[in-house]
Amino acid sequence: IGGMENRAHQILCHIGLTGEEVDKPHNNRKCHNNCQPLQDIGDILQQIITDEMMRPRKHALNCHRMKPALFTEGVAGPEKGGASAAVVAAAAGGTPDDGSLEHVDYKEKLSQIREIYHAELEKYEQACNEFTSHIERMVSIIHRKFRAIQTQLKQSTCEAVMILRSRFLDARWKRRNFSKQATEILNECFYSHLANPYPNEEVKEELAKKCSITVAQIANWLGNKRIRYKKNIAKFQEDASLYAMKTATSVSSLSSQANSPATPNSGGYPAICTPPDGRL
DNA sequence: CGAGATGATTCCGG
DNA sequence: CCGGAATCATCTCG
Repeated sequence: IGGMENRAHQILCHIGLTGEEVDKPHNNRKCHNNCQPLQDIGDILQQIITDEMMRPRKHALNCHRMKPALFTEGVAGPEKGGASAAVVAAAAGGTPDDGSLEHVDYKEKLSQIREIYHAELEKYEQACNEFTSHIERMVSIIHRKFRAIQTQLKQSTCEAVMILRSRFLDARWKRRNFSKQATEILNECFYSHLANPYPNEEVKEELAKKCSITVAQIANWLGNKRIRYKKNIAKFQEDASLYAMKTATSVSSLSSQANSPATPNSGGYPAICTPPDGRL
């Protein structure tokens, strides 16, 4: 990656994106050492063209009508013959058929320039490829990182929601005592059937409706009541007598009211008054 | 605040 | 699956 970054830096140096001043040659020297091969191309080319006679003609060459053609195909074109050679020859100030192409020194320098051009072009292309692939890799790394962060975020959010939900769904965490009325009904029911405090499903449903709680809660209450009563009968003796009396009065009032044939066993326990397994 | 009361859950045996 | 027993977590009351 380090080498890659250097290469990338090199490119950026050359195209002036590093923030450093790269316009002037002497400023280029301040650039990273790796920039040298690219910066010095002008110097190299200048060294090749040492002929003092060429210097005064540089301006004329730059303004030459054939320069665009030379720029597009002259340098990169084939070594010999064809239109390109003719263009180069024209640009050099000669005519296509005046025999100047035979000049050995010219041909040598031209091929030198072309070699350098191609070498530099290749370097640029390679550096460009390395740079873009480096960027692509960086982007994919960033994408991966972001995906990982997203996944982690999702997971932690899900966990938080699950915890919240379980806490709210678990009745233990928001336990409320039943209303006085509900407790009253349940106690009456329990103590009036102390001999067999095991109501069937139908009765449980009715109790649940009366107490505005669920059948499961009725079952919980009865289960808790049975075990706690059994554990300390003495403690509940007062309640037992109290509710027994209440029930007796209500039953007596009921029986004195009318001997209605409807639901003779309503609200009570099954006729069989023995515990399910005889354990009580 | 702490002890006891209370509703819910869990584990286990039948 | 139901109920007993133990236990948990919260509520209530002094």
